[in-house]
Amino acid sequence: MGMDLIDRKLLELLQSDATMPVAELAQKVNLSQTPCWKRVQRLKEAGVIRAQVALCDPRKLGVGTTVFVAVRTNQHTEEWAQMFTRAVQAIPEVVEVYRMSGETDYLLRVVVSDIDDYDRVYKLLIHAVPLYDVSSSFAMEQIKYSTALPVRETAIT
Amino acid sequence: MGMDLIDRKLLELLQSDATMPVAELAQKVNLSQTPCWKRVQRLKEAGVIRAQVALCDPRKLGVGTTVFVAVRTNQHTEEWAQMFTRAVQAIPEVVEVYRMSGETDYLLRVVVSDIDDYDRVYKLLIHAVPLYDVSSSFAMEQIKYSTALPVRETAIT
DNA sequence: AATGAAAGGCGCGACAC
DNA sequence: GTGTCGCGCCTTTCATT
Repeated sequence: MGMDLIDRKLLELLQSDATMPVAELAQKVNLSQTPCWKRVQRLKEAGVIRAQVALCDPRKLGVGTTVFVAVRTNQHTEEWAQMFTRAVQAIPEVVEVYRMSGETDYLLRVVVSDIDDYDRVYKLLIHAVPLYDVSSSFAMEQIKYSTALPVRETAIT
Repeated sequence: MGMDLIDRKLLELLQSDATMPVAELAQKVNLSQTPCWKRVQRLKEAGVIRAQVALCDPRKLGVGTTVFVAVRTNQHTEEWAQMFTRAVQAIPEVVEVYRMSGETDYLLRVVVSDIDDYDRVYKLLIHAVPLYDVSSSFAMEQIKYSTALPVRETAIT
């Protein structure tokens, strides 16, 4: 089954504000409440909408500094990968982790309060799992941060 | 004003699931509904809780591939910075942008469906603003992605 | 002064049409 | 897909310590 213009519009709206009442949502997509609500339910059941969460201000929580950590390993085994995955999952300051192509094996985004705080997380990480090489780059400013994914025609339900 | 253990617990809970009714929330922090609700309101008004949004599945929206783009500029002016900021803000595929220290000036996270799709976004970007150097790294796998920030004692309201 | 308990407004979630 | 109804949650007020 595909996803039409109305579903895409609904996703755009809910990705920017999930507190919006169904009545308002329905009005914005030129629909009545019930079919609008049914569409939203369908999108949730299909797993297109995964969750509904509160977003916090990093600075107000004392984690206004982002550090990107490029990690290289010399143990390309399944065991090491699992150990690494568990380690980063267990550290809440590590908010994003990607397995990369090219030079660096893994790229981490870490949120901390300052450089000293980063050193704490760094030590946590290297004690939890052996790393061949670690390169840290500090972000001076967050220009854009969006949890809203682009919704195009190619999407599938 | 500070933030106590209960507020921190509330933030943890709401960052993982904002659909949770206040009654359940109150129970989990050993409080009654009203004081619990008032605390949540305070956190919203203080801007600690910035928004409440729906999170979507990238693959189901056809943007399962993440590309990190390292950008260098040779025009270190305010005008260029503003132009660049406006450009990345206007492209929905660019979901995160950081001004970096070190070699690369800016780091972008871009979500696309595949390599051809990335080329489209790449062209959009270089046509919108002059870039001295662009280096793209593809992510093979998303190991971790969390919008939940760590909540520690150092937090301030 | 901040919490706990109770009452009203209102949006969510199922029915027929 | 549209309109209607009932249930349950959010929100407010009052009494309490």
